[in-house]
Amino acid sequence: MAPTNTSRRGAVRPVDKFDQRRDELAESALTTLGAMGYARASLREIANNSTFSHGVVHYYFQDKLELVIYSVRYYKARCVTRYDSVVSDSTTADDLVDAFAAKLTETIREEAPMHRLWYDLRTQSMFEDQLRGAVTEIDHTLQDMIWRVVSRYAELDGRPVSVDPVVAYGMLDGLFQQALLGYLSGHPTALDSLAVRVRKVMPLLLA
Amino acid sequence: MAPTNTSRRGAVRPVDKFDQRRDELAESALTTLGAMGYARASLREIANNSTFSHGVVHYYFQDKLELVIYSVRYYKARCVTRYDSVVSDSTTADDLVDAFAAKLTETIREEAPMHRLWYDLRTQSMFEDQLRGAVTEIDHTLQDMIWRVVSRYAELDGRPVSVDPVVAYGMLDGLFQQALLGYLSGHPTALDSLAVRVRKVMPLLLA
DNA sequence: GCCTCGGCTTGACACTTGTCAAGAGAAACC
DNA sequence: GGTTTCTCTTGACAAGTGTCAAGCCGAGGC
Repeated sequence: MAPTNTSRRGAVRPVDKFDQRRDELAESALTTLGAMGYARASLREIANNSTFSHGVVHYYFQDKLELVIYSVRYYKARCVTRYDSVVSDSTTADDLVDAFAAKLTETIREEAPMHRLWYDLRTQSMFEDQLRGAVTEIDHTLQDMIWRVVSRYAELDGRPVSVDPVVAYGMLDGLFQQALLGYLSGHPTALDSLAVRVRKVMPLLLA
Repeated sequence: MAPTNTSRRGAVRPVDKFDQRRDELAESALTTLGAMGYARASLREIANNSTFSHGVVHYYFQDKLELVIYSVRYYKARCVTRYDSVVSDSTTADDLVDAFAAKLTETIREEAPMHRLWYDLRTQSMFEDQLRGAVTEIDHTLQDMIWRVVSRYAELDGRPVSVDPVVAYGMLDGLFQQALLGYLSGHPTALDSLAVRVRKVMPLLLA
């Protein structure tokens, strides 16, 4: 039997061997989910991309959904700090916009599968109630992340922001999604276009 | 055997009995796809929501993908004219924005399942190449639809638009998607918030 | 009446899916 | 050393999938 499930580890053992295995599985799950999408990524395929066999998933997770949610949370937790350096290192408003645009395009180039997985899950949450909680929570942390950038930008520019955090996030997320789709479709200028558009749009957010 | 497939109807019969059945099936498919999403909507379930049996799908369509693409095209073809009255009937810039915002919220209220299906397919096209062609094409017609609204808005206001069609569509689509998710999550103020936000954002698009 | 043929249903196929029970192997503990 | 506990593998299950072949049924032509 697995350690009692919701309350982690029932044993005295090295504190988080259990959590460590969960993270290991999450890593493999992310690879597979990012490659195939939520619907097509089977537990067997996920296990194939790990050092374990397919049965082990139910030892560490109650079901597929718990694994998926755990994995995405695991990933997004690392990523909400992605633009912190943009906020802390920029000394002028223009610098900040450039650094922000550069980071946006960089993360598409380097982690496109993870981003499409995120959009996949967010869209699936429109159909499956069970996903909604985790999605909403992650969406908020992303919104906060964007808001830190935008409000720092306003600070450096000396003008107040003219939109609320929701609008700022919604607009930029729309552009990001567009660029991601273009990039995955093999459109070569998608990333450069995104950078240009972000530079164009950011000033519109200030009063 | 079905009439030769890509070139429609091989018989002398009432010209488009064949196409009529395809549309009938598309209608049922849209109901099911909007309720369950692309991945979970099986052909048997789609046929159950129609007057036919599950085998008939392969009589009128080559495979599931062809049915899905046909269905979404069928739906979106009716819907790209949704805002035409906004463009033609508004006499002032403010009127136009109000009418636009009203239509946006109305279509979420009345056709939320269709919209989430669209976002589902667009996201799936990030994973499945076969979907990409149809998605790209529909996306462009939606972009044009939005552009007609925005450029008429600029005309009425007497100021030029300061962003290109892609940016205008990307931004507004981001807000729309956000509102749709909020609405489906049961957040009661999602639609009113969208209207407020659209009224706030539209002026930002003008120079 | 008989035959043909388009339209549709039925039933089956091969396969994949999430899930779980049974048990092997090793480590931990007395 | 023996026993218990943890970790993991194997193999099976029932359910569901897209697909398609075989055949039923009724209308039209002769």
